[in-house]
Amino acid sequence: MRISEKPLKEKGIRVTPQRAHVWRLLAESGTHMSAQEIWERTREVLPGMELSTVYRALEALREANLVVESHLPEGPALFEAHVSPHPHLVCERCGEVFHPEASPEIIRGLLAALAVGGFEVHELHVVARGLCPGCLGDEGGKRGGVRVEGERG
Amino acid sequence: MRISEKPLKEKGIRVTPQRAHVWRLLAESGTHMSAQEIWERTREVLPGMELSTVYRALEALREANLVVESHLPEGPALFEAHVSPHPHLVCERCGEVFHPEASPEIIRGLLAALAVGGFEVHELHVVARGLCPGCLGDEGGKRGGVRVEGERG
DNA sequence: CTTCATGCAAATTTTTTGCATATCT
DNA sequence: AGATATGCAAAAAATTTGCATGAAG
Repeated sequence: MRISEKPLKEKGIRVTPQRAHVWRLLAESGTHMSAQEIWERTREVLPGMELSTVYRALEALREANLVVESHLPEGPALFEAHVSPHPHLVCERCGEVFHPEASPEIIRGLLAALAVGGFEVHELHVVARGLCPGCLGDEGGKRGGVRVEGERG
Repeated sequence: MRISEKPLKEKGIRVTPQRAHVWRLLAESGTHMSAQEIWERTREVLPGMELSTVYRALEALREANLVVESHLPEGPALFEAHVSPHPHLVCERCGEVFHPEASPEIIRGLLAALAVGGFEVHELHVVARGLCPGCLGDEGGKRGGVRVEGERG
C-alpha cells in the first residue's frame, strides 16, 4: 500500500495500514478529532478497525511527535497532526473548538518564562474557555473576562 | 458551624458543611488536588462524605469562580482555589505537577492575542509537559524542546 | 524468523446521574 | 415551606490491558 506513510518510516516507527490511515486522516484534514471520530472514519476504509487500535496508533504517533493530544475542559481528548503549539479555544455555548495559529512570539515568551524555573518543555498546551465571536453576538448584555493579577480594577 | 464559609456566602451559593470543607481544604492548602484526594481528606472530618458530593461541590465552587479545574495530559482533573491564571508543569519522569506563578505580562499577552480573534476568554489554562529541574539533572545527555514556527534551525 | 501491532473482550479509571431523604435559607 | 444539596447505588464515558494470532522489518 502507498498511503502517506513516509513520515512514519522517517520516524522509525513500524508502518501498518491502521497507523498509516490514522495518520493520513489527521494530516489531510488538518484539524482535531476525538479517538471515536477517528475510529468511525477509519472503519470506512478498514472495516475491522478497533477503537483500542486507534488509541494504540495514536499513542505511537504521539511518541513519534507526529501527533498532538489535547485535553480540554470537557469531553474526550482531541488529536491532531503536529504543528507548532497553538491555543485551543472552547466555546462554552456552542461547544465548538477553535484553533487559531498563535503568534510565535507569544509562544516563545511563554516557553521562555517556563524555562526560567529550570523546566525543559516538551509539549505546550494552551486551552481557553469562553465565548466565540458568533455566540458573543447572540448573548446581548453579558460581559467580563479573566482577571489577571496586577491589573487595574 | 463557622468554617471558611464567607466566600461561599458572598458568591451567593448555598453553604453546606461539605462545600465549606472542600473549599477550606483547597484554600488552606494553596495547592491542587484530585477529587479523590479531596474526598479522602474530607472524609476525615465528614465521615459520610461521598465522592459524588465532592464532584458536585467542586462544580458549584467552579461555577462560582472560587475553584479552577485543570485537565492535565494524564490522570484525573486537578482542582485548586482560584488565583490568577498560571501554568501547570507536568514532569514526564516523576509525574509531579508544578505551578509557578506566571508573570502577568505573559498572561496578558496571551489573552490579548486570543482576543484578536474575537473570542471572550473566561478561563485560561496553560499546561506543559516536560522535565522538571530535578529529573533533568538525572537524565544526563537528553536534549530538545518545543519547536516553534519561525524559529531558526 | 523475530519482534511488535492488531483484534477481541474485558477491565479500569474518572465522572455523572436518578431518586428518596435531609438540610439550608 | 420551598428550593436545593446529599447519600447511596448504579450507570456512563473514556481509556487501558491481556492474550492469542497475524503482519512487518
